[in-house]
Amino acid sequence: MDAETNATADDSSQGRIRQENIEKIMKAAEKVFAGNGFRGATTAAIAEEAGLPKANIHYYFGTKAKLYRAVLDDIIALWLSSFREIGENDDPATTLADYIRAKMQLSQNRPNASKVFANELIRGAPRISGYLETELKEWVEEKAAILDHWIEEGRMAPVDSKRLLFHIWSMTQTWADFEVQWAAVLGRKKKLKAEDFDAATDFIITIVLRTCGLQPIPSRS
Amino acid sequence: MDAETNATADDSSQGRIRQENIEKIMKAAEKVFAGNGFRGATTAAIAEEAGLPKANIHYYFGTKAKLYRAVLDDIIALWLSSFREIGENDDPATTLADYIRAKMQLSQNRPNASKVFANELIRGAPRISGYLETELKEWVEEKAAILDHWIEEGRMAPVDSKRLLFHIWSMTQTWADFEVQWAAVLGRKKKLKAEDFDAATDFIITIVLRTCGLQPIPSRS
DNA sequence: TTAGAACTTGACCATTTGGTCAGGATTTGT
DNA sequence: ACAAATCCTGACCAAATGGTCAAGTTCTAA
Repeated sequence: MDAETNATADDSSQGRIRQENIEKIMKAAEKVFAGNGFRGATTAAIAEEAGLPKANIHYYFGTKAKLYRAVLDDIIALWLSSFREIGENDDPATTLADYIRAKMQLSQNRPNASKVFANELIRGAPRISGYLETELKEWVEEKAAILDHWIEEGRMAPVDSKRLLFHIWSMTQTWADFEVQWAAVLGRKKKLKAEDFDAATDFIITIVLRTCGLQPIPSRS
Repeated sequence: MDAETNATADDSSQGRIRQENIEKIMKAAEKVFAGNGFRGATTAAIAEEAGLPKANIHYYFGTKAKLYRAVLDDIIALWLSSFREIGENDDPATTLADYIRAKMQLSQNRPNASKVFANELIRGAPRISGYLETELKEWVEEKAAILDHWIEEGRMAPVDSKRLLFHIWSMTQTWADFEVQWAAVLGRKKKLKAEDFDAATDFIITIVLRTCGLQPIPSRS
């Protein structure tokens, strides 16, 4: 009976049909939520995008709010899992560059995930403040501590480590969230090209490494 | 009769009541649109926020779409007007720092304007693609040319000038759009403090000036 | 003072929306 | 083969939403 109970992301031993449909619905929901926010998204639009009748969405997820939660949880899991662990003994320049590359990959490959998250933050993060105040805060403090350690050892120039991370985020996510803006300004047709993402990645790496004194600044001529 | 005709922002010779109400409504609309996007915002919510009956909103603006347009136009005007002109003969470091300060002031003082704009971009900018492809594109090209000029003269290190501007935007606007996120991570209660904005401003200036070779990088000790 | 213009608003309407449900179709384990 | 579990979905609500309107009130200029 109570089918919607297990509609969260982590079930493994579910039936084939169930898994396929949940996947279809979540993918469609991510897209529709990304483009309209929680309130603006309609279950009818999600159903159409998923190619299923509306009642089917409710069969698996119960309510729009629960579906939204499932999408958010999925995104948060992706966020947290996608960064390779940073160790104190790693090379600062390589580590920072790798991290920026990983975030840019996400922006390029999962722009809708980024947009859903951005939407949620813009509206004040009513449903994920718990995550922000715990997991995310701890993640930042942990990584910042490593940066500070590197700074103390003289392996990179002094910077405000937490804010460095914040600005890396903002610079990488802008290429997902505000893609149309940069595409328009660069004269592309709505969508950025792969080269644009590559160039942006290189440039952000340059910014960060120069800021940390890890890359020589070319002479002014 | 046709009252809604003049509901755009630039009328000056309007009646007192009209001006006051339009102002009240636009302010409320900016807030509600910021928190819910176009589709998620309801005219009833805007009316309540403005302290007026719903029918009154329609009296002045006709439709929700027209009200939204008016709010967007207002924001674009603010955007375009709020940066002091950059000249070829100005000092690069001072000019860049001033520009960053100006953008951070906007983030701090008009966060809802930033959020409405962000919402619109996230959903693909259906209503402002014209602006992005013309005014904004031209603005960027004009300013980038000045940066390139400075670079050629050896007054700053070589950088990708357009992308530098993009990333300045992303770093400054993140403090408006995603305020809750940074507040949570910094352990504030939902709202950032004035000092947080000051510290962020200084840090972004540091990032940009170091990137452009305009500020010495502290020794690694 | 007064007529016309501008403003106000409760009541109303058609459409859209999230959600329900019952009865039927498929799948699955044995 | 067959019964139980799972899945499917058209038809259907009640509530919310954007928008209208007609009857009134207030303002303004002569």
